Amino acid sequence: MPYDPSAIEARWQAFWNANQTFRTVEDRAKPKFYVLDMFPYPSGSGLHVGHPEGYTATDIVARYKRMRGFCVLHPMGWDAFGLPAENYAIKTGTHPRATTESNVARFKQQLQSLGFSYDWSREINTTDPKYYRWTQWIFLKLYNKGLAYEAMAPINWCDNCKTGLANEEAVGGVCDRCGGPVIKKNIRQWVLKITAYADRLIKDLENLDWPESIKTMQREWIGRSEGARVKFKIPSADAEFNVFTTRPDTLFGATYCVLAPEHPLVDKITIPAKRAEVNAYREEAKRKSDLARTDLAKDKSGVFTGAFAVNPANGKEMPVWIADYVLMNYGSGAIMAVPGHDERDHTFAKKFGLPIVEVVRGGAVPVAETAFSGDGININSGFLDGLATSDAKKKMGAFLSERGLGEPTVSYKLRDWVFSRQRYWGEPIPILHLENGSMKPLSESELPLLLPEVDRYQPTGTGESPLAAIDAWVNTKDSSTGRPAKRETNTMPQWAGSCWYYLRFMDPANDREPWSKDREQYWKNVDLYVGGVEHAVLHLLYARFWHKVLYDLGIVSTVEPFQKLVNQGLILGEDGEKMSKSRGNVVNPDDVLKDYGADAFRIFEMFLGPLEAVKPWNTKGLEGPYRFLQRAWRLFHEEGRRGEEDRFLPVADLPIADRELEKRIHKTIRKIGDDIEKLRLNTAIAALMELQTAIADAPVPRPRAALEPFVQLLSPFAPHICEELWARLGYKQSIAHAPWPVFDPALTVDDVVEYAVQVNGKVRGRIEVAAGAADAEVQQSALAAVDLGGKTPKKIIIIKGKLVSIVI
RNA sequence: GCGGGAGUGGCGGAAUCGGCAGACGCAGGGGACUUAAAAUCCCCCGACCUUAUAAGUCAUGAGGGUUCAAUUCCCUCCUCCCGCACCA
Repeated sequence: MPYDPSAIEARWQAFWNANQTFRTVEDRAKPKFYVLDMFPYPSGSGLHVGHPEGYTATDIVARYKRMRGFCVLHPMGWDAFGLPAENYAIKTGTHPRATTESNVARFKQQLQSLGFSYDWSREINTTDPKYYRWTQWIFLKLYNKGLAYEAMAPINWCDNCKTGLANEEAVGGVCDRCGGPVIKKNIRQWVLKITAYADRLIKDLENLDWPESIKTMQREWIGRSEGARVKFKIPSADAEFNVFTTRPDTLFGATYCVLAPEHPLVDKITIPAKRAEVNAYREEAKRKSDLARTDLAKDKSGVFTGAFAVNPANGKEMPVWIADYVLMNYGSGAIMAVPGHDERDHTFAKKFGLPIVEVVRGGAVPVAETAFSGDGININSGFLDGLATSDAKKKMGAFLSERGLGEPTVSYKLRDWVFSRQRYWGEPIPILHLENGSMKPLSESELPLLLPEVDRYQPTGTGESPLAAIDAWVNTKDSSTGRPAKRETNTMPQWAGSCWYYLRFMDPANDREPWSKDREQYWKNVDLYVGGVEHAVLHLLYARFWHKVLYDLGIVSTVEPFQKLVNQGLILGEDGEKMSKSRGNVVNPDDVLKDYGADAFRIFEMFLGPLEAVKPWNTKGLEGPYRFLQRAWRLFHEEGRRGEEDRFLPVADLPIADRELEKRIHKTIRKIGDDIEKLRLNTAIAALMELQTAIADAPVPRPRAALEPFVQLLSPFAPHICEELWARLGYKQSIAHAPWPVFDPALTVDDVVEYAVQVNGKVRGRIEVAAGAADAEVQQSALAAVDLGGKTPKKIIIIKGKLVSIVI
């Protein structure tokens, strides 16, 4: 019976379970290491081969750090609120809780079959009232700090999902969940004031060990831009409006203004003769989704309102237009148009015959032809003439401030976070609406506010959730006054639970507080966080925001939640396309495990290529890791005859006789450690394969001093087979807590070094030289090794331990 | 359009600080073992040249440059992937 992964893996998984091998007990004497996966939404289709990629990488790190003497926190849980289970409930009537439970069971079974060393005693589920009690508790903290407010404004609405969405969920005018179009809808909603943290969310990125691309995405999403607010008056209508501009220095070149079609002032300023045209345009703009509005980007449209504003710099009259290229939800929904120095304004001005004035000199082409948006020297600008752009900006800022016409200001692309959903399967928002129209938060002692049972899960589409239909739940009493009150019927978005789950893992069973201060101060923040890039401006931004609020409240001691972030690359199907049901190229890990076992699967996924890279799956490729594990097994076993058990080979308890083998072991110990620290798991596996080959060359009985470190080094990657071998080597304790082998630096250097000898850049010979040889000696044997055709070398370059380059 | 990343054998990839390109694996070819096959073990496996060997020449998307030496640094261009995209 050769290497039999199914029997070995089942045995050790049961052992780990029975012995609670991976239960984390805080040990203050040890340094801590918190390594976390982005916890999954337990979908009905179970795990696909992409999930275990990141999980395997973190598991290898967790096992390695444990062996290096760290107290490791490596937990797993379920981000289980969300639409799929609810949509399934609408179709079938199955309670989302039931769907969630069975999906979680399946996910958990699959994860356990891969041998991950999670501390399952810390498992959490965001839909558990014991968990969401504290999600609601944090919401109350936000509310009481003035960071959660109710608003009535047009927001992104997905008509498929029948719910409002956050800006982050509606990128490109498309619903993040279902891919359907997003329209604007005016509904009552809860909003979190993430914009109050915009500057800190940008600034604190500096000290994070995150991929630069993710930092850039967050910076761009927050979209900070410095500029000025400028007040424009419309004397005929006795009205005024503000614009935001990053180029106050070009105010003298502003020749018209544009309001967003939704701008509240439009009705008031539009002259009667233009009213019909303006209204028609506004209707048209309203009907367009954001998607359509950006799709039509090539051709600018707009309508003149008939009103004129006064340029505060030069007193000139400027026509006021409306156009859908100006967005209501950025800046103040109005712009001053400087066609000479802004491409969009230039296109618009050309189309509608509006004047173009040059106020910044520096463009290569006249501004009548092409806008010049770079920096230069002001002209035609009164008191700004002759100033460079940056000075002109400052001077105009001062001019506006002095006269009360505006001031320097900062604008952000980031919007406040629309936090309510008109759906059932989410955390109820713990707020009461009183008869007098005011609101009152529940007290902490009234939490959790349980999600009630409903008869129908169908979303109403009216801006109320299915909860609104449950009269007995909605109509309640204010517990302190006994007066009638109505409950808030919106629920929280799926992102709520994941905003703080990494904190709950520190102290998951605490029923007095979300986590104890003591535990939080030990674990601090996540040392290594691995997950998909798709959360760049969603979860990762929201969680950072909540963490900073918690920091300000003094209940966490760190400024940032995730110190180091790594994004694993997508695993594509064998056809090189993204895995999807419709393409039929999805690989189910269960099938792979059946044929090759979890250890081979883990090694294969890591061996595919660099963790961060996008790479195609290839089931045939599993043969390599599988054969490697069989060879590893045969280092220890002689194959039994038909039907017989393999015989465990004798082990020599003597020093390693072969100095080369001994050096190979020490070099590999160093390399595997380095590689794991840097998450270069593919090259670590290659090194283990080489070590296996080297040990196989040693005659039986093979030295224990070679076999043991091999098993130890392999164990984070292939834990089951290594537990088995470790036990057969005579150990009673799990290898998971065995110490990591130590290398002797002296044994990582070669005694004899081979040098390549180059003549004019081409390798013409090879020499072997003792390790510490002096340059003169190296040079001498190099010259003796090649034929220079009687010429004298012009120059000789010696690269220690590598090569000698002779120039003739 | 803007920003970021990448391009290396038939394939996945390696080369960590400018120093011998192709580690490790898959696929393929040959051999050993076997009645035979599977499994296993050993050898070969970028292209060209050469009867074959030895040797040599070329080769890391293309072209140029710096250098004794370039997959690695610089310039120009091509292709692919990812992100953003009227943000005033």
